[in-house]
Amino acid sequence: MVLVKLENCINLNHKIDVDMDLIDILWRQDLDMGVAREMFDPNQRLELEKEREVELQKQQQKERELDEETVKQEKEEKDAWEDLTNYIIDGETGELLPLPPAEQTESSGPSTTETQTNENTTETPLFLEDAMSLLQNDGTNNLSMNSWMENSTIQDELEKVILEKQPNLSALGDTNVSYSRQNSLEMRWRDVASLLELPGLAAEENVTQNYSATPTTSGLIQNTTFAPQMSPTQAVPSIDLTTSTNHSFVNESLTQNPANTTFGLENSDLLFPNISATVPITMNTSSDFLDDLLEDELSDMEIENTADLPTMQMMDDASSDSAVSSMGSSPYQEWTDSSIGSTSPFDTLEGATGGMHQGGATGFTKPKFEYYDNSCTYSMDPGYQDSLHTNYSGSDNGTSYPQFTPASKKHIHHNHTYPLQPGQQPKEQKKPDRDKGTRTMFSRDEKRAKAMRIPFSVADIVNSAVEDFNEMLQKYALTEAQLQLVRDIRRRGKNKVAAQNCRKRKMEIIFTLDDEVKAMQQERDRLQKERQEMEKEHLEFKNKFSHLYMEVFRSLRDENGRPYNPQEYSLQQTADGNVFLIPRNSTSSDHTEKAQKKRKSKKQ
DNA sequence: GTGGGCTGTCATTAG
DNA sequence: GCCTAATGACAGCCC
Repeated sequence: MVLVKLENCINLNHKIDVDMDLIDILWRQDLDMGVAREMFDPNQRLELEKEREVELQKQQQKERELDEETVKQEKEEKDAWEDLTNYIIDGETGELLPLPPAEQTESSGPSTTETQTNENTTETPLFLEDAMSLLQNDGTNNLSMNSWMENSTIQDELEKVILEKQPNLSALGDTNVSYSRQNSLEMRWRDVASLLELPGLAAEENVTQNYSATPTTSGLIQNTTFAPQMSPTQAVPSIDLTTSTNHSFVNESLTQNPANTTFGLENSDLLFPNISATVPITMNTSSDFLDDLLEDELSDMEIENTADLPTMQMMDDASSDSAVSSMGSSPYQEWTDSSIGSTSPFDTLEGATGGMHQGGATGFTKPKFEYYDNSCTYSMDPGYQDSLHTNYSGSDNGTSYPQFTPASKKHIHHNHTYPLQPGQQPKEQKKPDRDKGTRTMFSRDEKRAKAMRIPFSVADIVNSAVEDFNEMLQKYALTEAQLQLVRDIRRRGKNKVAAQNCRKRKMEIIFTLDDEVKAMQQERDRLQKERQEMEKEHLEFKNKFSHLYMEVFRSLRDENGRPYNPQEYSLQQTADGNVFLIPRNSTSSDHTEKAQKKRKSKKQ
């Protein structure tokens, strides 16, 4: 019995060896075996399983750490809310002012300002979670967004969050940042939402975390509308992007819901998950430019080195079926979102002009401060930045380059008008009838240049001299893709002008030939008329000659004094001018011989 | 739906 | 060898 088992075991090992030989043969022939080759080897399979087990344990450990950090951060936020009670709202400016020490002791009491507007303000501090619960319970009362937002306590809490999240902004408060009550409520929404922006967040990064303040992650942030760009200098160092629960939530939401092109406050349930049911405020921020890029342009854009620019990722995303949706996590989305308030970064442009469009159909106003995408890490030299402020303002509206210095973050109403040839009118002005409708204000190359963040205008690229063009390329550290695009733009632009000139010349040639044809036709008519006149004159001379002939013939008499019969004789003139009377039955040769005889006889 | 005009783009060639 | 102009051919858009 034992021998049989041993034999079976030996046979089994032998069979395994044979199978491994076959697998090796198949593997060498690069045949698809369905699974990795190692899976057929029991020893290697065990090792793989062990490795996976270790990785799983590491992952679980990491998740636990993240959860702990989440809880810790929530606790800190809660403490921050509690500190809110130490502030009062300035009735005139709406700014947060610290409570006097005497009042701080009874901070649980509502301020005089807030009691007028906030009925929910009680003797206890109103935490965000409390507000959530109130709003949840108040669903039957049809609490509107506006009335809710007029809850000054909540607003103040939001402001506090903003100030805590972005302490750097407080330093700019004297210039750009002013969280005053004069700011629109929508702006505050955007400010809060901007804190949740996760620039450059990778899709695979920390998506498993839970946000305790939000009951469910199904409350989706279906857009990144509230994610204005942030400059590297304005990056928020206090926010750990890799551990921020908000960010993970955003990331998760974006990952789960990529297919959204509309932006709505209902999505703001990131913070207030139950408001969306009663406040379906929708912000239509569909971008014409974006649509054009996605639907018409990006599909055929041949851009390499997608890792060079965030736009590259956008284009790759756009090339897929979920082009629009995938932008949710794309830095390009942030770029587009910076134009919130207007339907498009470019739809308010005059021709090729740019300019901040403050406030839009949604009634949103642009914050006094601007964020810049700190995920955009371009390696531009300083001259690049300088150029952005000086010469090459063809950047675009709202598409501020990430290397702007803080001083440039003020509102700069750029003149983005592309240089035109002297006397040249913008194309759209030349033929407005053709451009009305769906035709966009930007050419494809202009869109491409903006998408690739080329620091030159298309006109500069096309119309510059070779030396200037090469100098431009050398002056700015452009990526290979940008260089290729710039060269293509120049080539196409040159060829476009050449084609226009060629057609113009062709038309001129056609017109010239047409004129020549008409002139020749006129000459032909003139010659025909002249010929007719000549023929007429010839006929007249012929008649005159005939008349003279008859007169001369009638005057001739023979030897007997009788006139010659015209039927028998005719007058002929020789080359020397002599006239002879010749009988009609005689030939010309006879006449010549007779004339010669007469001459001889006369000489003799 | 179809044809013509206009325009942009590409490929090619010549200077 | 590179750049540019010129030009034929083609495609897309609009009327």
